[in-house]
Amino acid sequence: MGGVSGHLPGRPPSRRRLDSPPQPSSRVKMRLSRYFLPILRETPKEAEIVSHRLMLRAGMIRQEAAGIYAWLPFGLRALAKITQIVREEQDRSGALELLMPTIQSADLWRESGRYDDYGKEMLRIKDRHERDMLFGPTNEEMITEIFRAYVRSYKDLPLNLYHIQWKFRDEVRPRFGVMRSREFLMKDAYSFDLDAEGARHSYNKMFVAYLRTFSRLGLTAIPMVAETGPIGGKLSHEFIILASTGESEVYCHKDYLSFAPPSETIDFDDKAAVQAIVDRWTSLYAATSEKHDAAAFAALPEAARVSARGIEVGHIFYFGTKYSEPMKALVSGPDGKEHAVHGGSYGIGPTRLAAALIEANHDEAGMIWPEAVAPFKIGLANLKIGDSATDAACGRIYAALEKAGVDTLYDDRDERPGAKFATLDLIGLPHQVLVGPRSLAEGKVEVKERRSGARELVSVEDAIRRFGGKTEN
RNA sequence: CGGGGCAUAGCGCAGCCCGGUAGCGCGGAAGUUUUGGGUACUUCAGGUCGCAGGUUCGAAUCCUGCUGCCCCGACCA
Repeated sequence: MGGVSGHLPGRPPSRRRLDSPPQPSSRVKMRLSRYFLPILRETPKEAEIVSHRLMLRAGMIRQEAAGIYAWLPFGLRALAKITQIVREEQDRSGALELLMPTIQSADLWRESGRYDDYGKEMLRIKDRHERDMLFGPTNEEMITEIFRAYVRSYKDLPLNLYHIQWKFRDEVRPRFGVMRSREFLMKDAYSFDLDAEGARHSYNKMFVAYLRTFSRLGLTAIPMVAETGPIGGKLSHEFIILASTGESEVYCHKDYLSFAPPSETIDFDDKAAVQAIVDRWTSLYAATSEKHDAAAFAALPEAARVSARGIEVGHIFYFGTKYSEPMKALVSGPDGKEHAVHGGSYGIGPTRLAAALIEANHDEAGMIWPEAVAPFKIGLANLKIGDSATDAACGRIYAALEKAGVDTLYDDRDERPGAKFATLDLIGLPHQVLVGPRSLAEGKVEVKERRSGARELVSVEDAIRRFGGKTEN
């Protein structure tokens, strides 16, 4: 896309995460005694589903109003890990990040006709001059406005712009914590192509990027044919992860569960290769209850039928000229005529994903973060603060991991061992290093894997090496 | 948006029916104790009883209105 002029000086294209919310701390280590992790021992009564309960208990989120949450430091770290993976895979597919505002002018929505169509889910507000404004529930109008302001030629296509921003939908009944909140973080990408064929490729690229994204997050997400809803359009898939606490009934072929995700080396410009991946991932039966075809499902071999509950974590649409026609987003084609561009939009909800990840990864004791999104990789617990041997061993491990850049949370609180075990299990860091006088008497510390519960006694040096640190001698 | 419920200390709750100026557990602070799976005990701090009216000598308690939140359903990333 070289035709658009106007580079901002001194502001190189950035993949830095600080440019859009959330803004995570860059710290890789933390002493729990200086951290803000307001653990609740009892479960707040309003929390119905496990992810909501655990997020409140672990001090990740704080409800400020119905369906509106503050993200506390530990929660924000998880959210930041999620958005970073989403961002990297969007970038890899060729999409470009920008950032649009949360507040929009009603006039924009009058152009597309959706100001009247959207209904009460849209939060309408007035500014001091009595102008009609709104808190954006989505950004098709705005991105179309930006596009049409600059892009005139098919030579600047295809183009895919995305942002990661807060949205607001005034749900009648928000529930399940951040799983279905009114304010929520959303990655939404918008593609622009000269024609339907090009748009199909843009759609396919996002399809593949989504498979990679969810796979990297440690989730098995299955694309299912979906209703297009108020966004409108013709082609649409929901990406659903299976979880026993999922909100909706889903049906799919068992083989989807063992499909390998697209490779990191996929060439997104190779139309045939990208199409082949999409074809493969849409070749078998998969549908939510709304689109379920009982007869087709029954035709599958019994052993291949998976009937489960699922959580929607992504949704992609191709909607053609739905916005470009009324909003006059036109480009000159090679034929010299003006064409309304073909568009698509592609959403992933990181805040919802945080909850979905917990739904899919927890046990009785608490959460179990997958490595890729764990707020910290290691939980280091000093079981007897003030003991010179444990203090020294923890100090060595902590310093070595810090030096190696391994995200480490060091529980240096003056608490009983039991409280530390319970806290570490609750917050679900993938690895625990437990340092107490008993094992240290034999020169060992205990390494515990949170997911399996497997424990192992190893030397301090081995513990450091195991997690990528270097020992000093 | 229909139906139901709740609002008392940071969290979970009792007290309300039958009005008399607020209590328990957890958590917090101080201390003793304990030292590998949320130890036990002692002391302390902490509440305009959601808000506004009304009834009454007196309201957390009875009445009216409002607000907030939760649950079921319909709806939805």
